[in-house]
Amino acid sequence: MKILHHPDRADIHLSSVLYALSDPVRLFILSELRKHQERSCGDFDVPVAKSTLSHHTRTLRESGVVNVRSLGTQRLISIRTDDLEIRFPGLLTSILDAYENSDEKQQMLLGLEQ
Amino acid sequence: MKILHHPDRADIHLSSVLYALSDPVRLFILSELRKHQERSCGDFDVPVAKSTLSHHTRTLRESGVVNVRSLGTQRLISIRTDDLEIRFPGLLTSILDAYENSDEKQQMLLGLEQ
DNA sequence: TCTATTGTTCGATTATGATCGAACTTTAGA
DNA sequence: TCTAAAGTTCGATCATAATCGAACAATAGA
Repeated sequence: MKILHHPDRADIHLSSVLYALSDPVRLFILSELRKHQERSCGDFDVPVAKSTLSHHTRTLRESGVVNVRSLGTQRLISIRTDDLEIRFPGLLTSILDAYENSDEKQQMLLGLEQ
Repeated sequence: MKILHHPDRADIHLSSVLYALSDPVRLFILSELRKHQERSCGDFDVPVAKSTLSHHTRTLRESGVVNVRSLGTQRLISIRTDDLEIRFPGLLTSILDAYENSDEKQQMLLGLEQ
């Protein structure tokens, strides 16, 4: 089984986290994760190909935003809440609250245009 | 004199703001603006060409993060604090606080690598 | 009016990344 | 042992953007 690299907490960089969260699909994934704690890739109802979704989860993992663990054939994804809170207090909450109060989710589901 | 387009408050999108703030040079500019209220382009001591700096300020303006006004030959830049606070409460503060407590500024000044 | 200052725009280059389908890997279960 | 399910990787394409220097525009001041 492949080893999935996760950066140490000290190696999580603000600009990388902000970049990871600047994509509508990845913002959607994060907001789903906040609601459901842990999800597999297949649980995300996003309008992209399987390989594209895999790319996005990798981006989130390598930036230090999420943890990924294997369970059978699945990959279970969760937010690195504690690490992020210690490193960047309040950041994730303000971003996801802002996301929930915006219409970015609808925009993404309706077509990804703009 | 050229008209500088600024998006309306309602047209400021979270993903665009996060993207604008995911660059080390632009994060540095924002942190300087928080300290000094209003600055001209020339005030920023960043290791990039003049045309590149102009590009960065444009990215910040078009994403809705900053306001730019002309004064003589200068362009005075300031953060759209009120608009951002209304649209995304607490977001900018948590991002800039995180930035100040990180070493991203040093990393940027030392070479932009990584 | 001439010149220096300040910043923008343009064209080119280079790098990154979002996307897809196809092929592959791993595991669970029949 | 097969097969189906769940993801990853690969190769290709396409778009965006970071960067620079050179040329340009606008303004202030001598």
